[in-house]
Amino acid sequence: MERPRIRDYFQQDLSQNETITPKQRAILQASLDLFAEKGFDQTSTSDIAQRAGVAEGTVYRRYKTKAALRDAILAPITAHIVPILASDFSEDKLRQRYPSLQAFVTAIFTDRVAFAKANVKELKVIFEMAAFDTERREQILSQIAPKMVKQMGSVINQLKADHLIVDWPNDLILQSLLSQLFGYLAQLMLELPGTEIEREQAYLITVMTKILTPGEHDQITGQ
Amino acid sequence: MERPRIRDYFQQDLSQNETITPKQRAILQASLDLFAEKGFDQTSTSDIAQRAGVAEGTVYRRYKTKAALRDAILAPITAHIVPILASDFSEDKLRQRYPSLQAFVTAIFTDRVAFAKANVKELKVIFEMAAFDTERREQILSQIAPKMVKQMGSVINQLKADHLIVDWPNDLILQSLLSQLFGYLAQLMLELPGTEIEREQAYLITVMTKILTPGEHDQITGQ
DNA sequence: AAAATAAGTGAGTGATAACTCATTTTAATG
DNA sequence: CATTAAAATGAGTTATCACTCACTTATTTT
Repeated sequence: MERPRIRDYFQQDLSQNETITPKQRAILQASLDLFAEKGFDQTSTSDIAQRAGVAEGTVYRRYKTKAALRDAILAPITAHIVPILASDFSEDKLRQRYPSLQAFVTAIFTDRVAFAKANVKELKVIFEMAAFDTERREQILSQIAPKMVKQMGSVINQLKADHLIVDWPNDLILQSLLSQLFGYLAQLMLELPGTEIEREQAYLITVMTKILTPGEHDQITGQ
Repeated sequence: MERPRIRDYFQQDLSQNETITPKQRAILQASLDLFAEKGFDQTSTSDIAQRAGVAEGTVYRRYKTKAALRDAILAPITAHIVPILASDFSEDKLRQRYPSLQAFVTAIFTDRVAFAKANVKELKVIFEMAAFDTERREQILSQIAPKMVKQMGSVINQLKADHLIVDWPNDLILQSLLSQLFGYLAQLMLELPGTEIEREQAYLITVMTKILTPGEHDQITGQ
């Protein structure tokens, strides 16, 4: 547990950056809040100015365009997302064999779930952007997906050799795990009711572990 | 398999509606395509007119506003989504005990997956709307969620009594299944690479069945 | 404290996009 | 074919919004 605590990297950058003025800070915060609440296109720069308690001209002082403002908000998270994805796979952790599925899933997903939870607003803005901007989406995916597939792949193969994990194609394993993560994220982003977040997080690990546990019903049907 | 085939209800309504003119048909089709491609806000009415090959005034002939146009597109799917969700739970099917999990999952999700697959564009437009329109989202959820929880709940309870299903709280069971469905949907909506759709559909049933199969690792950890 | 630099302001501007309407074109009817 | 009704048109109107800029206020430097 001596791993660095996951935080909201947007907040972190805001508080660490000494050069930024309080008003600029307020503008970034208001933008993030409004983009997550109403969507990027539905948020006007005058909305942002009003929420931040500044004049509209101030919004344009540091960031030349509205899009640049959004990108500035997403910069900290995109800068930190790659290390987060890569962590646990590097050097030591990769060589060490996981004694159980539970250990594997916990090690792999605890950080990522915490990261997602700490950056719900930012992720919502990213998803909105990715949903309708094919180019950006493919750019983001091409940076992350191959790395993830490769690194997770070698761990999964090792678990397969030890007969600790279900014998499915790696892409199916990854997909089913990511679906769970994605469903959890959707719950957070959409503020779906009936969710005791802390409880759900433990559930997530349990469900993932169960998916991966080898059993009798593991044939792929219908093909 | 004598169950009615799932179709794109938007297409269905378009082709069935005899009163609609070809140009109006083209407008609806162009709107759906563009909303799904670029997003609602990023699509202008002149975009729609151009894609449909009509004058911009024609777009406003039948639908007074752009939002009304979107709602007209979503009307058929929302009108049909409730019956789809409710099907398989009504009368006979509910009384009949499922002999196996596989049978249960197949019966429950085959139609829904097919429905989702046939209405990807419409669902994408719905999700965009729901993501940032809290009121609409809650309205939609309040219509669907309780019905689903109640009907699925009784089936799940019966399976539990027969010891055919994992002994988790019903909401967790539902949530993990819906996450899988949601992840599959996201794959379709975002056109993620490496997806052989037909194969994936069979995978989905398999993964869901595996999640539900009772086993030794079914404790909820972490409280 | 004067000068210089940076931050902030808000009225103003141009462009865009939703929506209207007087007119024209097409289709239906007798 | 003439008349009437419905459908379609596209130039025009209005409102909004991203963005600018001449100016004011605050902060730093000398």
